[in-house]
Amino acid sequence: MGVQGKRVPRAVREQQMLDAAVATFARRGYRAASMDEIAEAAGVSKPLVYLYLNSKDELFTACIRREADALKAAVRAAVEPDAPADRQLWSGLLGFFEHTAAHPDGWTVLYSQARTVGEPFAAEVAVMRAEIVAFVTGLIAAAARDADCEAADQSLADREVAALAHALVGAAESLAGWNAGTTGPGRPSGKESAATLMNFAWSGLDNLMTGHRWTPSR
Amino acid sequence: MGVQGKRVPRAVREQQMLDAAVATFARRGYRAASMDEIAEAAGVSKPLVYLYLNSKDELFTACIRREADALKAAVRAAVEPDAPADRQLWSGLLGFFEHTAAHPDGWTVLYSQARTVGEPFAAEVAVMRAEIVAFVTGLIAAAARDADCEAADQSLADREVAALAHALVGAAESLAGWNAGTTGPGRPSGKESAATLMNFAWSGLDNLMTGHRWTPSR
Amino acid sequence: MGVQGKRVPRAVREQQMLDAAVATFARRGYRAASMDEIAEAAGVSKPLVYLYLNSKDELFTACIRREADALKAAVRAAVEPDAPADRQLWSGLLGFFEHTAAHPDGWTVLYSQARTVGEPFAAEVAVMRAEIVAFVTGLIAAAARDADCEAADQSLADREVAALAHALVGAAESLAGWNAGTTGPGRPSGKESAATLMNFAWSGLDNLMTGHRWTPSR
Amino acid sequence: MGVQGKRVPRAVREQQMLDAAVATFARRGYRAASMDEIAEAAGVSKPLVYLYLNSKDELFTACIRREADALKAAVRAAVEPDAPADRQLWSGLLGFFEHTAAHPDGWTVLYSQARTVGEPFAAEVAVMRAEIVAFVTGLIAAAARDADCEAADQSLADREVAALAHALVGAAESLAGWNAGTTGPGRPSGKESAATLMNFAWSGLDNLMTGHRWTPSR
DNA sequence: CATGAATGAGTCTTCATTCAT
DNA sequence: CATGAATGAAGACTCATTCAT
Repeated sequence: MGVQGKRVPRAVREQQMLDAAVATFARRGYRAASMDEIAEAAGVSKPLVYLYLNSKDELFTACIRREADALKAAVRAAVEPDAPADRQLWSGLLGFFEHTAAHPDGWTVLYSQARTVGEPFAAEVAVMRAEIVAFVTGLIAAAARDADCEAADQSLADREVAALAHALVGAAESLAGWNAGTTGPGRPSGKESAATLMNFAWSGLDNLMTGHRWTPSR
Repeated sequence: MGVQGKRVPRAVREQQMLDAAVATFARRGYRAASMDEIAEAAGVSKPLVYLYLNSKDELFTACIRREADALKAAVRAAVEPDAPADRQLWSGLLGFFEHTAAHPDGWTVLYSQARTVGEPFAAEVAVMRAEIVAFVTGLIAAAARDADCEAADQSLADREVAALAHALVGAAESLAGWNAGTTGPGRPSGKESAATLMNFAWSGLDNLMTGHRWTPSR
Repeated sequence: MGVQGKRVPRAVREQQMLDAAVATFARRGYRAASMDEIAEAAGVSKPLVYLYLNSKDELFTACIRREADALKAAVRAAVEPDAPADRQLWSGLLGFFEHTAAHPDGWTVLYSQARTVGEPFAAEVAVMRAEIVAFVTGLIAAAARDADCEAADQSLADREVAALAHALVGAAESLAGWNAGTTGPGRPSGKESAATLMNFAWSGLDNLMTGHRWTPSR
Repeated sequence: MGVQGKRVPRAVREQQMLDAAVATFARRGYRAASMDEIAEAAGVSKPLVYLYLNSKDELFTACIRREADALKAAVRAAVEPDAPADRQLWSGLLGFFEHTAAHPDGWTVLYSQARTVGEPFAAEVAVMRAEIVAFVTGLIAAAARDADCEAADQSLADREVAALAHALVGAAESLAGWNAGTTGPGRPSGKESAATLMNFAWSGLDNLMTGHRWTPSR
């Protein structure tokens, strides 16, 4: 075992362990994944995993943090800071879908596993999600202000902007979740998914700003 | 243990066990939930759970089936069969959100747990989801036909209808998921959630039929 | 369940239960056989088995006693009391092999299962075996006396007669055991098995009486 | 627990475990022996038993294999390869009885337990038995050829040689089985048992070759 | 550093046995 | 009599975790 050369620096070994752990947690779930399995997948002995990452809980937390940071960084890197707001939203969505498509295990761990295991972990993801929602809320508000310049006086309630942002993020998550579960040629590209959501978002924004609403009373 | 009187008929006991199992699986997840915990929550001894439900796998499957059937029945009962399509969709969404709000554990088991545990179970949920998507697709197509009478000649591609239905169901699931995780006064009512989604759906439908689309080139 | 008419008298029911128990113990062994399985095989409910036979241990003991008594009775009935000793031995062996062939489950329970389960039961079988060995010893001694009339003065030590009887019984058991495990046309008939053993016994007897013995010194 | 020092190399521990398992299986039988009991008898914790031997089934199989191999090796080592056939048979029997007497638990596991538990295990023993029968058959045939030189023309049918070998092995097993169950001064020595059987075998051989047979018609 | 050896605690599952109806 | 309902006790097996070398 441990075919690869010895004396690998700690930082590298840790990343290898996290890679193996993310893959294993994604495939098996938190409880079903065993430390034996993870150590073997990482090509190291089990005590070394404990030496570096202390416990299964901390290992899982480290996975969540690393994947959450990577996702946030990917989205942040994708947006063009000085473009108009709709363009920023578009590029952010694109970055999101491309990153989740490129790292399906990471997304599975964040979205499917961490949220279903219970409290120390779900909170970790909730924080990341809150950051993303806040970012999107800002963009939508900016876009609304841009549009307002022309058709003045229509003021959009904060609450409605937040609802829109929330719905948008939820839809994006759901789409990414289904993408991660889909393989083969039927899988939508990041561009397709992003375009779908932009159409939703813009329709919703338009309707909200122009006061068009569907009502049950009809 | 078992404060309530003994000698309960089998059918009743089975429902008590399923109630306890759904609650426990929702709280802990499939793997972390122990049969001891479930039996105690049901107010019976563990062997009785095995006598009636055979194994943890079968118990979980029975939970999934019961909750899936209940959800489908709730949606089916909510729609008004002879109303116009948009009204049917609205009432169906309302039934969905009210049922998931009334049975958050059931929804958690279906949506969060069953899909993350792996294959025998995920397939079970996938079937239910496919039925719901098909139902929604039919309603959207009908609504599109109704609208077409006026603004003729605009024909809506099946593929786009399906995409819309899929996105709508995904958004509903995501919303219901967040609702289930939210407690207290901030939790949106079923009516609010349904209205939000109807606005989405109607905007998307309008845009698709009138050819309005957001494009990145802009 | 209980397709057959109700109100069967106790004695009959008990025999049905013992039949089912013997078959089940023979197939599965004492530990692996479950009371559920036995009750179902007997076509009665489990509490009834307990009402009549009290416990698994007592049920097994009852099986052993019934089968041991039946075997002893079969051998006893087979021997012709007033025939010469060799003829008595022959008919006894024939009775033994025909009974064990006709009741293989009973023989399996006595020979394979009861002796391997441990103490309360092994003793039961040991008693039966001791009775049979004593009976055979008597016959061999008688046969030796008959032969002595002619070639006088050769006195056969009791110890050697006993050894012969023991070996004969052991060989018979072994043969019956292998017969019970064999099915199809290759299975030796009772007559064949009995004849094989008579040849052994008579050879041994001859040798012992004439002082012919094999010795390692050669 | 585990009075003896810890940190024992794996190969040694495995033998300790097999020792404990053989003793426990012999005393209690396969089903009644618990892994807890075996682990305690071996002076280790239960998980270590599983780590090294995987399951109760595999542990039992390992016991059977080890004891079967040891028995075959003991017999093989006891025979003098270049001696006359009768001498070879004698020494083989002696080796068999001395080994089974020295390792009564091993013999009990092979003869009493493994054969009564059911199929994966019974087959294992059947193979060993077949090897021994074949070995004995060869020796008897050789002895018959040696004798033939003098009293020519009497040819012994293969079928009869095989029957004799089978009976001899069966008798040896039965004797060893009773020896294993007997303790104290009454227990026959290996030499006695071997001599008894050689007399049987030689008588039978003589009778077969000279055409002397006992027949019921008298 | 790295690892083979070792275990306490817990999980799923089964079974002999009883009692109220 | 006969049975459906119910359980205490135990057994096979796994896992996260720790040391001694």
